[in-house]
Amino acid sequence: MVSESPLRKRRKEARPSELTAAALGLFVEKGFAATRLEEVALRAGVSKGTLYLYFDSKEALFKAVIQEGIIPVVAEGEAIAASHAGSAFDLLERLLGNWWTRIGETDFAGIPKLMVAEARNFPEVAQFYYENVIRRGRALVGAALERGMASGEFRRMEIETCIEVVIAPVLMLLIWRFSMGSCQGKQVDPAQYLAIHMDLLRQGLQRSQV
Amino acid sequence: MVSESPLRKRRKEARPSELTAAALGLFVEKGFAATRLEEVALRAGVSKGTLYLYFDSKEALFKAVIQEGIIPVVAEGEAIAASHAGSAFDLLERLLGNWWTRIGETDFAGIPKLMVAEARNFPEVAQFYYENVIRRGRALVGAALERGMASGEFRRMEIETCIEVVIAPVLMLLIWRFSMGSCQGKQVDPAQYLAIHMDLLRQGLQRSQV
Amino acid sequence: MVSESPLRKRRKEARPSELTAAALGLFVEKGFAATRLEEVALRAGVSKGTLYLYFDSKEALFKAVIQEGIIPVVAEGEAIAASHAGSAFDLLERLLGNWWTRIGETDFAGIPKLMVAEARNFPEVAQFYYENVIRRGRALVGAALERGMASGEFRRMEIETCIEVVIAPVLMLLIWRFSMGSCQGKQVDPAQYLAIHMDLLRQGLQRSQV
Amino acid sequence: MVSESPLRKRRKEARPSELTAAALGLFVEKGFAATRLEEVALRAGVSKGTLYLYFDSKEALFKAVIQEGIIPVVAEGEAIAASHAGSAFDLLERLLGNWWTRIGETDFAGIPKLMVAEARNFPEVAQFYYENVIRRGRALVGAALERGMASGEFRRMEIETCIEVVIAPVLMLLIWRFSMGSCQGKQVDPAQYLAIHMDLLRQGLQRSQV
DNA sequence: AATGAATGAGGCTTCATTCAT
DNA sequence: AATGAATGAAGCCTCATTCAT
Repeated sequence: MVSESPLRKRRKEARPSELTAAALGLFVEKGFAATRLEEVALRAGVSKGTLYLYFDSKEALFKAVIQEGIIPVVAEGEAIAASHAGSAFDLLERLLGNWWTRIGETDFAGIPKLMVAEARNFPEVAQFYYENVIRRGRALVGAALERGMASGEFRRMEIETCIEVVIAPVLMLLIWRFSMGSCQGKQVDPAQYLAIHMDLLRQGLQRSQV
Repeated sequence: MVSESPLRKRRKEARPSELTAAALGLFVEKGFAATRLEEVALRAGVSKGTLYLYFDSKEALFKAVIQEGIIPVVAEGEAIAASHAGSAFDLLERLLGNWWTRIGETDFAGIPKLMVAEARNFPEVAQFYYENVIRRGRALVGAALERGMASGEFRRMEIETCIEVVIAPVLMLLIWRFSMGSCQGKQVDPAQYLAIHMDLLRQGLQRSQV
Repeated sequence: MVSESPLRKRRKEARPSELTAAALGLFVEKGFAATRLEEVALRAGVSKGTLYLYFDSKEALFKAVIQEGIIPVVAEGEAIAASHAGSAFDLLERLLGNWWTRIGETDFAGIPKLMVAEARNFPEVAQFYYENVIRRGRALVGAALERGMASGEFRRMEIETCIEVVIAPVLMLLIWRFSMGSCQGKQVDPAQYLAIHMDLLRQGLQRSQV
Repeated sequence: MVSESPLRKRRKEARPSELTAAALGLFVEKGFAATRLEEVALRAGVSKGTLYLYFDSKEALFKAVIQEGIIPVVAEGEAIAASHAGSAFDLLERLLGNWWTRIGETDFAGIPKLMVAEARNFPEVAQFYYENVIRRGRALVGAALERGMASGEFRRMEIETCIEVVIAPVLMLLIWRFSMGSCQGKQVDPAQYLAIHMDLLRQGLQRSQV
């Protein structure tokens, strides 16, 4: 009957995302099957049983991890595209740059690697991710490319495939970081990596000057 | 003492690669932890126990899968580079093209996805793969880029990072195929994908014509 | 945070020795390798998995069985020796008698047979047992013999070997019970066996009356 | 049709005992369950399959090991007893001494330890061993004791139990050697051990001189 | 809401046994 | 007679899940 302290309330409401955060870290590191719920619980500072108060199963936890992960970023991208005034290439640069800073530097950075590793084990989750993240992300990039081609800023190319080639290096940057990244001596500098990618693209997409 | 029948002998010697082939398929599909050795045995047409006549453990099987997987292709690339006479871009195209046809269309195509998914669980294997495949692959691409920059065919850019950006789409193409690839309706056409990638690169790397 | 119910607490603390008790029985009966953990669990009234909440492995369970087994008895013997006032032979009789009643009639009676059967498979455990039980037991008997020889109650003999000859029948009595004992029709009566052993010893150790 | 070379023939006939010899060594060292037939084969210098040409199963091999082991020695003892002319104590000494030299210094020395360790797992084998070795061995010792008591050389004691006490140290000497024996620094000297045992017995059994 | 002891199905691994050569 | 590759039942151990407290 006594109203709970706000501190405790906040705690309670924050629980699920504390749990998914812990789970995300371990899923990315070890993969779904090799992650033990006991470790997740330990990392989240709760007991194993507590996980089941919030998630029905390990699989449900996985789904929650993915769902919680990433949607806002796409919406941001869509807002950027809607309000963009400058050149198509500037838009492309802003989209990839925003995606990088909003994902690449956060805890969610591991999700693409996780998704790649587990897609075949969780087709519905993969489908969900595809519909809600990838398809929309591609549409954004596709629109920028189309705008550039329409305005004569970019040369004409087959768009669908072009989208993928444009996105691939950015995705790969993330995936690498959470997989083979620890093998090489000096790490890639993301800023430089993106700069070179954009530099190649700028000239590569450009309509011939003749 | 008596020499064994050739049929049986061939069988015996072929066994290990039959087993690694079956294992590779399942590891790629489900990941290491989620693959049951019983399934591997079933797919290879042997009993569970037989696996242990050839590999000490599931982990040893994994290592064998990776080691058997891929080295010859790099050597081929090195031969191509050594004997190449034409332009730097042609070399680049031949290297990526050869890599694709020699990997992308074979059973080994899944190895990059597998390696990405499991690198953190098997750091030594990842290191081995890095030293023997990635480092040498990068060196090949790096040499082609350098040749082009030296001859004035390519503009000058920071090479190390450039290598990664050049390789990323080809890697991503493979990885995608064995992960999210099944989500989308129509599959990417690899030939077209590579063509567009090379097309963007050709113009993107080109020294400015002015 | 809440204190657990005493009933549950008592259970929890009693578990390990319930488990080692069950394990001891089966190890003695069948030997280490032939004992299945499922049987141990069954006998202890728990599930197979529960064993692993308390012991890391079958081998750890074995070690615990031995360690838990027997040490207090030696301490008792040492106390008896320290406070003994009567003749050396009386001390010897009390030591062997006490050892018998405190071991031979309890659940731990099987440990010597178990230790004999498994010593070579578990050298460290055997060493532990040797240091903590056998060496100290011998020292006790040795001290009694020495006292008797010093006082002229016993004749002089080589002590170290004498200790073994004195102890052997008592050990053998136990070992026999848990091995070939079931073959013969009428069982040996331990009391009579000890009586005869002591009777032979009394006269055998006695200094010649001349 | 061609008669086999005698060398080969001898080899073939010797096979079974080569196998049981190898098996005995390992059974004594590790116990029945922990001994792998592959090791037995390896030690005997044959292949695993060959074992099954001579023994139907691991258990059959065990039975053969025991049966082959020890019977002649008892017969020897019986011959000694039959032809013995001297004192009862001399007979006792000869029996135990003969038993020791004929067993204790041969490969069969490990059998008592093996039998003790496995008796409960192989009740029929234990029974066989009991009937053919133990019972007859006891009878021999019993007859010597009885002769001594009848002649007045020994004092009167309950014979059955006395037999066991007399035998126990000799048995224990063997068992110890193949179990805890490796724990202690300096090994017991069997000759001295037997000497002390006999010395204690001589005086212990003696009819009081008064 | 939270705990953590307990469960038991399921996977990896071993090894006695078989059988084609 | 001998081999050794192959089998598959069985045991150890893990861990997702449950539930009494």
